[in-house]
Amino acid sequence: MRDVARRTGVSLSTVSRVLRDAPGVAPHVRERVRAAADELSYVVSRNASGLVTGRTGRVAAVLPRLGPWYFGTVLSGLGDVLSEAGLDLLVYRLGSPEARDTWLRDLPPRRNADAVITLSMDLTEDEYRRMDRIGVPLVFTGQRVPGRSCVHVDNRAGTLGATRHLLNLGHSRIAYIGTHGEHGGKESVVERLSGYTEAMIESGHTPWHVAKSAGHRGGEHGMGELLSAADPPTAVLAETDEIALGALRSLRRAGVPVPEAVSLVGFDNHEAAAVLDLTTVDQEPRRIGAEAGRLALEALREPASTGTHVCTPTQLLLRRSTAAPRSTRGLS
Amino acid sequence: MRDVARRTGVSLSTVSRVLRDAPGVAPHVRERVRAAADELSYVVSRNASGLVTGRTGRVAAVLPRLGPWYFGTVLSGLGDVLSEAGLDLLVYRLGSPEARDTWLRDLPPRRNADAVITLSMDLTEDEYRRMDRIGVPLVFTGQRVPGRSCVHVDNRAGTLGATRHLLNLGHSRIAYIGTHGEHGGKESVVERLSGYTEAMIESGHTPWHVAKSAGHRGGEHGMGELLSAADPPTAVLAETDEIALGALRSLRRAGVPVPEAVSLVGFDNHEAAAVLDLTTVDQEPRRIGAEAGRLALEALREPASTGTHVCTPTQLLLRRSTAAPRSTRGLS
DNA sequence: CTGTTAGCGCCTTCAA
DNA sequence: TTGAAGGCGCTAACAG
Repeated sequence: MRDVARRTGVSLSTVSRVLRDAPGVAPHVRERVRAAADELSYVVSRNASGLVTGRTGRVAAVLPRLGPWYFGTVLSGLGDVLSEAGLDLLVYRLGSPEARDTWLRDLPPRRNADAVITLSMDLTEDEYRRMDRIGVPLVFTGQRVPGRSCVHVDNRAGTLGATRHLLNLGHSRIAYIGTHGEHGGKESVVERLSGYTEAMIESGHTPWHVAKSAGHRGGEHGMGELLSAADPPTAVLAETDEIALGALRSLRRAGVPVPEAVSLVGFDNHEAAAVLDLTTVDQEPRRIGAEAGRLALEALREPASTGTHVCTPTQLLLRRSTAAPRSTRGLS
Repeated sequence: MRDVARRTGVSLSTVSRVLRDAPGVAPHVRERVRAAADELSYVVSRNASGLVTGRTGRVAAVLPRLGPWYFGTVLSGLGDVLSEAGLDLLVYRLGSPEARDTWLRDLPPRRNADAVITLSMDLTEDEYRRMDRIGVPLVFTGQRVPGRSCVHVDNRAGTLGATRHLLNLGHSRIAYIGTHGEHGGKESVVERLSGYTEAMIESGHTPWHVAKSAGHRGGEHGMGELLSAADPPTAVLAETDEIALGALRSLRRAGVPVPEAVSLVGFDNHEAAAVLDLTTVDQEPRRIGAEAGRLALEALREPASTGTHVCTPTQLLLRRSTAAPRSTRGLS
């Protein structure tokens, strides 16, 4: 910075003012300083400026996994919003419970990030209380916390709509393959099931819920159980696309045609869902990330503005895994 | 830090020494300082210490996309190695050519990261020369650069092995669906094709190469072309799992049984490959990330150590999409 | 509109 | 083994 000042023949303060777009500099001076900084390819040290302002120019994202398409896509949306605001993205992956615990003890973002965004971490009250000690705004995604800034998907509406779609097609024996509500019950798990249940009950049908492990193994087992029932379902709604994909595998092995004999709907709009023509509920993870980023920026601008809840909609993507049941085929 | 010093009754220097594990502090003093820091839940400010040491405690990863499972998994491996070393992970996604250009002009990691790792960015010489201006060690993955630290997958060996597997099963009409070598030719694209070609030629067979766009659409089109040939192939090797999945879709629609009529092999071990029982070449992205992290750490410890090349192996994952061709069925 | 001054929180000499 | 002093690069008050 000194070099830039010397080269332009102005003081350090003036250079500083120009470089952070502060008002009160003559236009021609401003320009000359810019030029000099450019020539010397000088950039301000965030370290040094942060020391004074208390800002780091960084936002931290905390998430449980990085492999699944969902998290990468949320990060993309988040990263775009942040980079537009000139902020960098710090990523912390907390895979194991131990990593989670260590992190909550040390809180690495302390004095190291201006805001923290959690991605489907399903934090307990105790946990996010601990996170408050970081001393920066917190934004939750995939989780609803009263009085805190949150972005969450309208899971209930998603399964509600998907179930109604199946009902409208003429199905009545519609089963649901979900996961156990372990970990004290992930919110999305509960919400998705409740949307399905509600649609079934409001239409006078009996919910049929099978709970297995997460992932495609769970789907395989769940579908196995359903296929061995006395009167198998004609349509199946899965809690996630992964489960649906597992279910699809079982169906193929059993030689049951989809959608002719069984209609199948997933949830997530997983990459593979498009390839397999799976009807699914899209939750726009990109948008979730972007909204979370915006909430963080808002909290940085207006520290009092915390507590906004953004509920992102879902959308049913009709593909070729759903159709009217055989029995009503002739009618339509 | 002042508070900790006061509470312990020592000077700032002593506290500093304890907190960065510097020698020359009496054991009992050390312990008391530690205890005080803990009680006050004090952590050193990276900003301030970095101002003096020039270290930021951060490593930057630069990548083109975040959605695909591959990148997320590489980041996981990288993040684990870094967090063990007490370093934070900064992520820059450069999706569009414009973003890439802006980034290369501003170089945000300058004075903001201790090392930069590129993930399958396929940088031109001009581009990575520009990156040198960041002034920190660079590590490349998914790309081979002479004289620079690189981690790359042995793509050639991967397709070579996969093709031999098909040959060993008795196939002879083996086609390859790849992508055009756009962007001046991604290295992996070239290498994968060459492994296939080599295996075909060494065994006295004629390579049969179809070039389409990337993604599952390309696979669909490629397989369409192959199925409409006078004498269709009995086995197909795809450049990526995505392409293979698209190809699989075409096969299913055409009613061609896999692997009975056509064997199919992908490359990447994509999430969906397991679900669909696709034989594929696994490239262990987790390990790639970890190796890249280690190279970065090494470069930080020993600035002269740059230029190491790590070649990670691939592994053929046999699943149910490959089998002997029909004609030789009776023989086995 | 511009320059001067005093730190931000820490590390690194040096001297004791 | 410990403490005191100076400065890392920048910003935020002030005074001009």
